[in-house]
Amino acid sequence: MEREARRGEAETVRAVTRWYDENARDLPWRRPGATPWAVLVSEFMLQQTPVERVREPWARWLERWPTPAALADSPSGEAVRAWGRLGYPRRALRLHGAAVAIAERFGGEVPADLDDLRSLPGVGSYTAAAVASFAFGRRAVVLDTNVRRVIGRVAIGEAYPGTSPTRAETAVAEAYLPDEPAVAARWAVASMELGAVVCTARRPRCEGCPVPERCAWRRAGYPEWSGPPRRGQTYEGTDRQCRGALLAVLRSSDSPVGPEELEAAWPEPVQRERALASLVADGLVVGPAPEDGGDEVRWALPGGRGAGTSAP
DNA sequence: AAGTCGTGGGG
DNA sequence: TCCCCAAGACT
Repeated sequence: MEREARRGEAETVRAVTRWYDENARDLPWRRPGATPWAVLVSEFMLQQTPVERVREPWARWLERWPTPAALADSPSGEAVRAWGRLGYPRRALRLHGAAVAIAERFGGEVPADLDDLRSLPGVGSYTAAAVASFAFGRRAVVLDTNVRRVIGRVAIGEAYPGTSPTRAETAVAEAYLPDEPAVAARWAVASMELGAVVCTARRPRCEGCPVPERCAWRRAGYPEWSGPPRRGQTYEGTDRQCRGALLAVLRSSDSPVGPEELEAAWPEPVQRERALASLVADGLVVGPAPEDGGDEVRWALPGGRGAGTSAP
């Protein structure tokens, strides 16, 4: 029974990887010349952000900071500025922090070991597995939202909701993972690609699927998600929107910004002050600067290397 | 462990 | 228009 199941999974792996050979998108971080650092940067940027929005910032980022050491030598605020409008700017801070850690603890080389990767700020179980697999060809369970959806549909017959992966889910994913590292790495990209372009969340293109006959979800007649309703994320008027508006002002200014400009970006005072305080707490914003001379209150992106801690 | 954290495009 | 959601991590 075990052998039977694993054989079926191996067949799925073969079919999906063959499909990938013919249908893979040409993404720059997948090209042979891409360094582990380039892959790591792409993974940070791709967290919750669509591929098409990442291409250009990724290229500019690596032009400017071709190595972890290069980024580590720049102020963290420059990373926040270069992050632009990718969203979730704390990722920029964490990527900078990861670069510092790589420079200090790993001799400037992106580590290949899962636990070492996970020790870096902003690197969770998905990103660690992705870098180990994509950059180093290691055998790792790469379980992102795409792969979860593919496995959920094919093996379980129902797509999972958007919470974090369960232990049971990881066990199913492990059953698919081929023994050979190179094959496992191939399966990781291929299954992710399938979820990204064919087995999509909305309007899946089942006509283009390499394994329709193996899909439990299709056999069951494409049932809707029967569990609890997904939590909708409102955005208008939230602190997140306010933070985004304030940070956009600071990003576009080369010099510290005074209260008038922040008021213009977000008139409501209570929420503005709360959001500003949270940005400072996160290390995304610093100020007022004491050495700035007068008692004028001004704010800026962080100038030092540390996240939140300014140099003396 | 549910909430928080940006931004923009497509159905 | 509105709603969904896109290679998650952290607390």
